[in-house]
Amino acid sequence: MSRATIKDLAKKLGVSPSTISRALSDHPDISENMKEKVRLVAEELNYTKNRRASGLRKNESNIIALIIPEINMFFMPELIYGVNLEAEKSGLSVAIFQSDNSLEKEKELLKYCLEMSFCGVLLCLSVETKNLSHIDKITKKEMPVVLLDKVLNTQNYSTITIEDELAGYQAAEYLHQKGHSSILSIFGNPDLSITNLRKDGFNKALQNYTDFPSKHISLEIENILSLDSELETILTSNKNISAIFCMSDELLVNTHHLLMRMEYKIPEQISLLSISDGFVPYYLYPNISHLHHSGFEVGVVAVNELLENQTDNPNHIKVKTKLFEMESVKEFY
Amino acid sequence: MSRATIKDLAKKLGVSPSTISRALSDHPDISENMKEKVRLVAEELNYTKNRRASGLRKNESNIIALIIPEINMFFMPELIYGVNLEAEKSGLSVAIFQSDNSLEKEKELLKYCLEMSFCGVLLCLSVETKNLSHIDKITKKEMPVVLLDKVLNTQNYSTITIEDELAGYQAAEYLHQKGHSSILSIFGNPDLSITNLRKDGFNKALQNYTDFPSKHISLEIENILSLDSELETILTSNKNISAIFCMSDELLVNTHHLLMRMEYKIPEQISLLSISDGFVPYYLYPNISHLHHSGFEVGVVAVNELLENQTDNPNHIKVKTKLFEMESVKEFY
DNA sequence: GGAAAACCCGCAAACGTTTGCGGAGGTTTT
DNA sequence: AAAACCTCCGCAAACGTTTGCGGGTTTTCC
Repeated sequence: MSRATIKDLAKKLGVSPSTISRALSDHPDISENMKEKVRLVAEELNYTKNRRASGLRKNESNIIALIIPEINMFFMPELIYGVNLEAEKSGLSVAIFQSDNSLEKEKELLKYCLEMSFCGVLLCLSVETKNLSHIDKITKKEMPVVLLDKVLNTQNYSTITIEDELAGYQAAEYLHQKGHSSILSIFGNPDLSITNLRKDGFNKALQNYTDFPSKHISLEIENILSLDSELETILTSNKNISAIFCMSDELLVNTHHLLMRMEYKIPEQISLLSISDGFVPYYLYPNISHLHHSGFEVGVVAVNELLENQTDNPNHIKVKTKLFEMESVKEFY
Repeated sequence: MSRATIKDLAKKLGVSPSTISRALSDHPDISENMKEKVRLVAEELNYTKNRRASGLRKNESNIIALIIPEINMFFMPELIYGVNLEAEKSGLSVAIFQSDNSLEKEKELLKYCLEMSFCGVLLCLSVETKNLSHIDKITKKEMPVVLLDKVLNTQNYSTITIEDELAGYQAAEYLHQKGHSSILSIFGNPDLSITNLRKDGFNKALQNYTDFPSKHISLEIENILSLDSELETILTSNKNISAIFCMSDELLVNTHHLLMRMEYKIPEQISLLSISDGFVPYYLYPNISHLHHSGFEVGVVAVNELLENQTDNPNHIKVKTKLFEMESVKEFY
């Protein structure tokens, strides 16, 4: 037994399918009397509209796709929430797809979205994606695409990203303001643009404050496994370090572990500040002060950009981070 | 300029649309010669199939929906990964939707999935959902539904869940095996079935081991905010407690914080064991031994159940947890 | 009372794809 | 040489919905 169609309702009521269709969409040409009858019989036969047929005929879609490399535990949940909330305001649904960080799968999904005639795609690039040529090749501008979070330089698509440089700047600024002058900063993979942006911002602040001493050690960690030993070496030979800055959650967790193992008291013996997606700082003890980047806002802004900017002038929007003062940084005199 | 259709290719080649369609799907009735010409002109005009039209005509879908209450940082990423991987094996895509823990939105999404003619729905119930009547009311058995993770008792749908009772049992068993006899166990909201299952399992193990002393304190936390004070009271008045068991990540984090604040050394002064989704134990110091429940496996099993069991005999499958021995439990003599 | 509105509904084509059937042309079989 | 067969393709209907147009019936207005 297959689903009831408009034709079934029409037959049952002895009217034409057009009348049913119009009645269901509350068209003024149809009498209230008839509309009521249609509603009743639709209920009775448990009619549900066929969106494939409807979409085909009307050539419109009300679903936007969100393609992400993987659903990690930090940034993505918030981002998805933001996208959902904002899409809902426009009566749109969101379908999420996962590229598993594979360029090949990213292509497949893009093609799929086009074939499904979604009204737009929010794309968070996979790590394998090094340029954007595949997007045009697949979509041929037939479907709007907005890049978010993980992006590449482009003049063809709007991008929504985090204000990484400012976040780095504010981190250094905050530590300076708290009186710290002997600082260890830890950065991640130097191949990633976020690493360099955050580092540039951090260093720019250091230069701005002339009363900042030269006593600033910077660490670049390519492989997280090497953090432990490198960090321990530095800490033991630089007893005067009063604060550590970590540019990411991953570095934060590992740094925190080492500090605990070395029996440092935070923040009494050493202060700790990070840039974070928002959860890890609450798990650790004590809770870690951090510059929070809001996936939520990125999601909201991205949906708006997708829906509103139908021109060929892409915007490049950066979402600011926000300082959360918790318990891991103390005033230093 | 809209997308090229089969008709456009047909016109360009001076053949009929049927030929194009068959050529594209590699039908044996079409000569290799013609197929090649079609491929070329399809490339040239950048043809992409219209899945709405195709699905409408063929009345088949290759996309399964996954409805989840929210994308949290623990269980869901793994689950989504499992679902994706298993669906891909059958050439299916996965669309993820978020109900925001709202029953109303859950209904809307179910309706939407039906209207989109998806080939099936994996449903993780929202917290607001107290019975399953809405599912039948909406889908009318026109679309297979499998419940996973957050489920309710039912004879109408297959369910895939975690072996909660066994997890509780194994936790107690493990602590006993490690020589602990004075144990504090902490459970969450007693309204949730997982709470009671885990608790039942835990207590069952306690009874099995006759050499377990009566010195076992159990705590039920309805509001996480009250954990701190209650726990502190118990710990200060029961100095001989050698191990704490937490039934969830949330309880674990809060318990761990209090222990740190009270300057307990883990595991030297007190052992800590939990049931976990897999991330928190690695963030905390030291890493926490835990019974891990695999969202991944739940996802894999759920897809298989959805695709294979098209009968009216629902299965109720429970996925076992697995012990991860880390650094938070020591032998106690 | 006649004309013009207003109201209500049906006809039929269209969205893009798929597919059963049939048939023209050529090759092989009897 | 007729029959049987194979190859390759077109015709047309169908999936379920929407919508421009047109027309019949009732109401309104001067």
